[in-house]
Amino acid sequence: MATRSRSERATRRRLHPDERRRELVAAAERVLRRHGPDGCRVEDVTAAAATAKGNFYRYFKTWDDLLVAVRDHLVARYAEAVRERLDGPITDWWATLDDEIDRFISYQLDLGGLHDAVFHGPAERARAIDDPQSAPGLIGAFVAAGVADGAFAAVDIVPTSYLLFQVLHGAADAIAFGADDAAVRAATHRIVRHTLEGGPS
Amino acid sequence: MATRSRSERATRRRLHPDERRRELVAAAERVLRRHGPDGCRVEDVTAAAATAKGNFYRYFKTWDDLLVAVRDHLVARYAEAVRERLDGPITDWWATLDDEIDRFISYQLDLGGLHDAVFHGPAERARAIDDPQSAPGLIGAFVAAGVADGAFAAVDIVPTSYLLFQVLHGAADAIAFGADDAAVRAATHRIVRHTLEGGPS
Amino acid sequence: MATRSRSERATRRRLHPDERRRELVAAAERVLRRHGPDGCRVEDVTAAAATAKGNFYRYFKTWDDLLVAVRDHLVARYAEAVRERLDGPITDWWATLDDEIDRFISYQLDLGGLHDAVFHGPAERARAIDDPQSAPGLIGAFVAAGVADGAFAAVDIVPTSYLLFQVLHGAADAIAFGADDAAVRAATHRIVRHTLEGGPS
Amino acid sequence: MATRSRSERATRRRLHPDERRRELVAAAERVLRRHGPDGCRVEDVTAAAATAKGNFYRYFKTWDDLLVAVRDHLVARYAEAVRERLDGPITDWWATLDDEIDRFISYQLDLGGLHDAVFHGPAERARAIDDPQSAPGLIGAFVAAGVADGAFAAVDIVPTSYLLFQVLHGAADAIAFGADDAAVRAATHRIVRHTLEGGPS
DNA sequence: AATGAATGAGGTTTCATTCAT
DNA sequence: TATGAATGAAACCTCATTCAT
Repeated sequence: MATRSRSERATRRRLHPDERRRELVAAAERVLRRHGPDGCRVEDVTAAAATAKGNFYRYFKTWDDLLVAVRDHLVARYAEAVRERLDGPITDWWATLDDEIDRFISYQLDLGGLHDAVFHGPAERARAIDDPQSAPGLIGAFVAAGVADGAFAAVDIVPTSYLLFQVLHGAADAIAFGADDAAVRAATHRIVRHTLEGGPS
Repeated sequence: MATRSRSERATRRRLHPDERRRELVAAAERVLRRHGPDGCRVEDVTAAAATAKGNFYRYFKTWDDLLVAVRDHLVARYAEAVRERLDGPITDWWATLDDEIDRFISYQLDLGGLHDAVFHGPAERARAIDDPQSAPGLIGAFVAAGVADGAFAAVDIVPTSYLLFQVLHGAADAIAFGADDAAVRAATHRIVRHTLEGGPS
Repeated sequence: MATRSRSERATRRRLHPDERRRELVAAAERVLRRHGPDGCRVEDVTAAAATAKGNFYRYFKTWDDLLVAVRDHLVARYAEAVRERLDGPITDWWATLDDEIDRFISYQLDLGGLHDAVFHGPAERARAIDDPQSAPGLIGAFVAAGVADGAFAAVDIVPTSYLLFQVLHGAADAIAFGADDAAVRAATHRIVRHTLEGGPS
Repeated sequence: MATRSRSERATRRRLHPDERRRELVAAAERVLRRHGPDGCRVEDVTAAAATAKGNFYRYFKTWDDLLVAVRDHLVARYAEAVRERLDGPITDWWATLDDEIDRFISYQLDLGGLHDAVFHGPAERARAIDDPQSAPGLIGAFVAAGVADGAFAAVDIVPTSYLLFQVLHGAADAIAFGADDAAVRAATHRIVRHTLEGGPS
């Protein structure tokens, strides 16, 4: 029974908890993007993260928790990108709005299987409607800024943002499902613009 | 060891396949409404329909097939009610629109666990975007009539209806999730009205 | 509602996979011997092995795989016993032959339900005709040695051994089925001896 | 609801029980030959016999009963053919023996999936070892005649025939499984001839 | 006698989750 | 802290057999 030399195979990688958790989330993103929620089990994620199955539960209470973490990570990253794009003062709110709508639709389409995993399913229901870290929250921040700047009508931010997110999300769904890309985008633009334009409710 | 009551398991009920199928769908509606999609298995449905487990598979290839059937039934019934309400000529399109929006939101809220079962999950993805038998199709018919009557703006019916359904559906979700009922409804009304009003895209 | 005794379900026994697999095979032997292939389900085996049903499929892809494993184990054990008996040089091939024939028939009769399970049914067809690990292979080795020693006629080893196995197997079947033990054994001896004696085909 | 005219579709064929039974057996033969025992369910047989599933149990107590009936039919038909071939007095018993051996092996090989269905599986065990209607019984009759004619050695007919059937059956199995046809046949001939030749047991 | 819907046990499988090591 | 074997609750689905019509 050969004893394993101490240096052989630095397996059993001892990582800082935060780091390990981050690796699991990243692994889940990879697997979910490629295979979707149904082709992705706990074991697939731990395998992709090169750790043991049981280790998963050290970092996530349940599978759904992972999904929430993945979604948070995704949204945070996207929020970061938005922040960078909209760094300076916005001169043309309507052009910016149209641009961001198209970007967000395209972004969702690029998510592949991740889209179903985090925007349908249990992760979807795990957030308060007014959570600023969520996708609706992100939209809400943009809308609020536009309203404050006098560019958009004075809508009720929280519910309106939530519903506009449903529109953007539905748009990606429809396109992914086979609907005509340009037509869906046009309808989406119309809905969002008309909502933020115009007179009082 | 519980003794089986004499009346339990009376006789084998031989039904016409259509009738049996209807009973299974009805039973599923009952169970799903009460318990939601989780906590509801094939056996729960067959038990509620007072038939044997194996019988399920004579009528539905998979669980998802049942969900689709339940949704179709629900939508058909709702469509029937709408048809009756809107039987005569519509004089005030905007009032009717507001009324139907509120009704539809309330209807979804009343669905209980059924809502999750048929509007989230697999049943949701089993329909073409332009299926007239679907909820978006129902909305589409109303919008198309309003457009034809010159009351609504000439929107692109199919994608717009699909997206407006997302709004109505999201509204029910938000309220069910705890958001303020009146605020969500107000925001919903604003989005739908502004979309159907106004100038060109 | 039987209360569960405190000692029942002691602890989770974590075994080396090889060991667990061995236990499952051993449990299957016990259950099959007593109850035969019908009246023995996956669950019976896992219960007898004091493990969980789902664990079965970590070790055997299908039920038939288990049967093959059981048969292999049985044959290997029997082969071991033969090897020990026939360790030294054989002086009287014919007496040894007669002896081994009787032993093999008796052995099969002792198998009880195991006999049906591994020599009829699917396990039977999972082996190449010239597999040395099989019962015919065992017979073949003996016959080949006798031929090499000049004691037996120069028969075609592989097919002849396979067919003689059918005879020995059939003999056990017949006796188990109620035929006269001595008569069947006598007929068996005659067939095998005459086959290995005598001139060219 | 159109009432069905009296002459429309002479379905619900009312057959004499014997006739119906015969049709079921014939249908089973067809289906089993093509698809083997695993691709053949009660429903497949009744469908092939153009009758209702439930009707099956009017004629056969269980599925295994059908298998036995199929086997009996097969053997009876084969026995008939043998009787015709061996109608007159036999002059060369050894040549006839060889001929019949080859025919029987070929016959079994031609059975396709029927072979497994009736010679493996439950039908196999449903016969007394000395049943004259069985394949061993058929062999027994031939051997007995040869013995009576002084051509074959005075073997113990019943067990010997049973065991020789195992040899012939095993030969077909081996060939079907991929063994060399000529070699297996040669070995079979040797075993049978040597058994029936020669001196006392 | 004929029909085919109904029954229900049970084989097969999957996996989130737990826990001994 | 890491590991992966073990657990067990479902889920799926099939089919021989029964029986109301």
